[in-house]
Amino acid sequence: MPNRILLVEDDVALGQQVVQTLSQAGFDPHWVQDGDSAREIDPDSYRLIILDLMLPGTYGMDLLKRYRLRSEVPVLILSARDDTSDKIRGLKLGADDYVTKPFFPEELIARIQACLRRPNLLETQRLAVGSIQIDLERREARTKTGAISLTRVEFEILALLARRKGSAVSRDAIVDAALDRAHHGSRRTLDVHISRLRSKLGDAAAQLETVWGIGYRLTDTP
Amino acid sequence: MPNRILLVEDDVALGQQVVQTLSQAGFDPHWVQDGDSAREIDPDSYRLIILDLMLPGTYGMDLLKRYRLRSEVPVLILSARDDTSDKIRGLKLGADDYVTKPFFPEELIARIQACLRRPNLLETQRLAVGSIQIDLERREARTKTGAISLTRVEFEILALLARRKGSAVSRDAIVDAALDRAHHGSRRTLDVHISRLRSKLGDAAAQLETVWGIGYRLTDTP
DNA sequence: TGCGGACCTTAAGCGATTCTTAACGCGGTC
DNA sequence: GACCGCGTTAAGAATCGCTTAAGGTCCGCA
Repeated sequence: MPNRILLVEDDVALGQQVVQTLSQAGFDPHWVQDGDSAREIDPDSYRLIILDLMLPGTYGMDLLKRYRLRSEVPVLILSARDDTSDKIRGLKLGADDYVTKPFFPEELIARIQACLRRPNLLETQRLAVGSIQIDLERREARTKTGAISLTRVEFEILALLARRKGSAVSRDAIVDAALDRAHHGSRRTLDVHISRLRSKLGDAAAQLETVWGIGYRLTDTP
Repeated sequence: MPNRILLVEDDVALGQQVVQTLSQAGFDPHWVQDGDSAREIDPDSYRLIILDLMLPGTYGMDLLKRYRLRSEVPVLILSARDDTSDKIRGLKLGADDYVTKPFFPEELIARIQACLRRPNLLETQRLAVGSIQIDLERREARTKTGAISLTRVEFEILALLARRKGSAVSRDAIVDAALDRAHHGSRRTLDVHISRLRSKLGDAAAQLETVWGIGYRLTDTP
């Protein structure tokens, strides 16, 4: 299911509000009201999990640990109390972001989208998009078949698209970020780099989509 | 200057830590320790401003207002105290994100990069009109039956109508926004685009109504 | 200093997609 | 019923992107 989001929240008023916000934003929210029910859920059947830390039954923190053991689904912590030690603990346990009450609906949506775009705000060194993995520190990219050697420009392009996973990135933006601006002559240069990048990506090239008239997009599902 | 970041922070220990974090991440931090100095600064000479809310002299909130009056530079609020009313006020005044102490250096960098990528985290990039969902970032539209591939012009038209959901939009306005104005010739071009858009929308085409003699309207309910 | 290789850029042909125009027919409005 | 606006289709034109091939530059190395 493309837009299924699990909400674990015992506060009825807050839960209703969040469900409504999510629906309006085009997501498909599933609301569970207590920790014990949430224990039984398979985290991988959701694109993202919103987790309240103050829950009856199993505490939210335990749920987070449990989910992290078996899945890499993005988890966004939602806390009614503004407790910074909770924040640290949550993020250390692998939560991807943290929103405290009160918040604007827009803020929640924005953070969700940020999480979906780049799982784990805390791990900036590695990017994973579908079967493509990028190590920004080692400047290395790999696919299922192994490491692939990319030139500087190719790596910049791939990293940029991966950072904005799912978004259409304009040709201009890519040229700005990855190519020497000294040569602003031919507009065909980018094509060539993309072409070679695709051939090096092999099967994973299907993830690098052309957005006609705009630019390119790197998706996690081919 | 490409990576100049202004840090307004009176706490010396925290300031040093942030400056170090920013430098290591490849930014060029400028640190100002009191609000009065910060008043004199031209916000537009920085790519992003990190603002502490608890400052001697002019309070941080006043600074934020002041910056917002003359510039759209991204502002990230950094608050030592975990005060949610501050958060609300800050975001309403146009701050782009909010980080509370304590935080991981990686978290700060991640949020900065998020702000630079998309100023104003609070502006959602999705539109939903009835059963039509439009993702402006992905540049993709979906209906109940799944994603539909739209050309550039078709997408522009749909997005424009969706932004003005419910109201009639004149043919001229649509042509202005979505089509090349170079071709001033035939007024029938728009019809063709609308026609193809409808056929691609499938069932959802019922939401795209003709307003006779005026233009078109995209409604919530078919 | 000269050579070779890796890399970036440019050019050009080709194929694919998209935009526009034209033409015809329908339907609403007076 | 006449007129004007709109829907639809088909076809040509324009645009855009992919690929291959060919310089050109920079760097390391002998």
